[in-house]
Amino acid sequence: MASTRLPRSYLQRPAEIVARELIGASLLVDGVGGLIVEIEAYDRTDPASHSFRGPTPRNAAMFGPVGHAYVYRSYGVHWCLNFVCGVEPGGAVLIRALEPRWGLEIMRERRGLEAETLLCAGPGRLTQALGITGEHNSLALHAAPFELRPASESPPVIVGPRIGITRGAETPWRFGWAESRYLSRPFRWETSAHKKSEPPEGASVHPLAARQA
DNA sequence: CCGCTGATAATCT
DNA sequence: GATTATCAGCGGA
Repeated sequence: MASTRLPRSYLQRPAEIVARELIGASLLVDGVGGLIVEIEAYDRTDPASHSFRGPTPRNAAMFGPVGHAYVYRSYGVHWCLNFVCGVEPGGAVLIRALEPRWGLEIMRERRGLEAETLLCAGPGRLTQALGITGEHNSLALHAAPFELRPASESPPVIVGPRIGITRGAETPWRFGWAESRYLSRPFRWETSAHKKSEPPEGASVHPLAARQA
């Protein structure tokens, strides 16, 4: 597989722009990985962000150079992977789901025999499948074991509020590949047309995403 | 398909 | 002492 590497300057833009454009990009760790189908954006001005209250030992990588990883432990159990990005310090995008593509057997071993749709459908699941731990925190994304390649084409992107947060819950900074079977959770108004939920203010759906019976 | 609950420990107040 | 950028398992529709 010939590799077009993602330029680091790609990440030197506002986190919500980076997040949207990384849908469809490829992420590999030691050759194991897939296509990014779901991402959330966070930045220093955002009450939901780990960087909101300034630097601490845990979030130090968020205030380090753009283009490095920020890996943290979630609920004492799971690892979560972010790409440090943004114009100002304190920005990052949380990788929430991949479409598994390379190293499927290794992923199944690490996760236990399981349906392909669940291998990387969630921030904690994908780090387990790719073998990401705290040892990857602050490592550069432009060198081994990471490999990051831009999307070859722009997929239909759907937008919505972020998952599992209390503060800043209305901000529509969750981005997904609209037709993907590999999301951590569906985007609400995408699945239940007869439910009473409408897209939140400011949220938008790519034309191709507006289908579903 | 959808929603609820317990587990579990680092982090910060 | 409270909160948490989650997950698997279970039960109900």
